[in-house]
Amino acid sequence: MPSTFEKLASTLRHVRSGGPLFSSGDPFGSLYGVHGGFFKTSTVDGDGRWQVTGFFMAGDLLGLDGIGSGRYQLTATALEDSVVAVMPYPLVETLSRESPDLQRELHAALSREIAREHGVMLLLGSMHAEQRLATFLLNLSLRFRRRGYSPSDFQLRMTRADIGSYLGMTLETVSRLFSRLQHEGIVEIRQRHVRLIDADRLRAISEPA
Amino acid sequence: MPSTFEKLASTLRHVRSGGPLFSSGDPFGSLYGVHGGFFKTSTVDGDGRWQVTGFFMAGDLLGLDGIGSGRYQLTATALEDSVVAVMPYPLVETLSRESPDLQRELHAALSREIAREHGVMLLLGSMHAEQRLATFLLNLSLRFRRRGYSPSDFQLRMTRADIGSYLGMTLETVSRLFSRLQHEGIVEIRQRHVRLIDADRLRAISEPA
DNA sequence: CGGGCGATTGACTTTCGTCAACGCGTGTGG
DNA sequence: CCACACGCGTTGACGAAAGTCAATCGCCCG
Repeated sequence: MPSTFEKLASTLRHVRSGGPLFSSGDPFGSLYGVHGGFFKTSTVDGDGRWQVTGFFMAGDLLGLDGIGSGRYQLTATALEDSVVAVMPYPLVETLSRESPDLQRELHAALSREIAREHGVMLLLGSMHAEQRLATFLLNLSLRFRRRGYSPSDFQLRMTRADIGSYLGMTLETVSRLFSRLQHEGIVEIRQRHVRLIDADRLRAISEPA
Repeated sequence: MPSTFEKLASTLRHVRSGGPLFSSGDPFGSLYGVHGGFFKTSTVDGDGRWQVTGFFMAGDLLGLDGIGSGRYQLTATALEDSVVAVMPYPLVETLSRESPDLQRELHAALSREIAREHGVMLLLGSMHAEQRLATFLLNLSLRFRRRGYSPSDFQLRMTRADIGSYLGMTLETVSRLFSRLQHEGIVEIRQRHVRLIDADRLRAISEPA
């Protein structure tokens, strides 16, 4: 997480597992820096279609989508008991006018979120189910590594349905693919516990034919 | 387009049809406001996978994805002879520190781009090919309407392959679906000229089962 | 200890991708 | 000025990938 942001954290807020940090349509007020725990974000459109749009862990920033319209566009749900730093947006605005560094960090955070979504679009639009799942696992692994956790041995906090929604496939397909990867000795999966046995082969799978 | 931005437009730049406004990897320098013409943006990832990530017309803002990393992440290609307003980013930074209005507009633009991409993710992740194409046509129609052009009678500037890439399907599927919609009397399509005959049925198609 | 959510697995169906042939227009060079 | 080539689009036949529907299982949590 951008360090300059830290100063903005006026308060901490705890969110119970399963509870919402904010919900789609709520008036926008603050950005949130995840201190600990795990979140998913999801959209709903007017026709009731919904989709998980991302997973967020310590150091990630939530709520950026609400700036434009004055309302949160997404719902952020805690997938385990979590703590966030509350950064009131008016304060962010004011301080970033005084501090070019902070300004740049905010812009960078917004821009990086855009870039992240390009990646998801690429994944959804141009990859097969197995490539998507492999990419997903590798991405999780990388993010755990960066935070000092084991990149090859971790807990999934989300359900198969969450993963499926995020990756644009059904939960059955997620389950089948997990089983397949396990049979091939590439990963070991028991419930939500994942152990990456052969990350190289996983990388190979994630690549185009 | 946000009106306050207009003041930032130091110069205009012309881009010939088929030419790049900027390319993935170029050092980031400016944001671009489309004055006239039509652009597509596309990504490439390390493995050579690529995808069209958006279409941009008069009033839209290009280049936002470059702020975070100092390099443009996308390639922006003109699909017809086009004109853009060049807004040097250092200038944007400076002025938006002096003007809360401008600051808010910039943040809003970034945030809206994030929200737009959520919509694309929803489209790619949870809709069938026919729903995607119907949604795409309706979206184009809406954007032409907002700009004072006919919402029911317009030219596509992009190829079937561009559309297919953007919508996560093959160009053959795009072509077949166009034919189907035409047979059903919902649209009339001759080459790149589109006439929406029955927007209500198109809307019905775009909705979930 | 039992209930219920989440996960797995199977059988079958559907959608869409792939491969391939052909058609239409347009611009260019002989 | 015509012919042809090339990019773009259409259409068809076929197959593969993933969705749907359904039954069953296994963990947790209460």
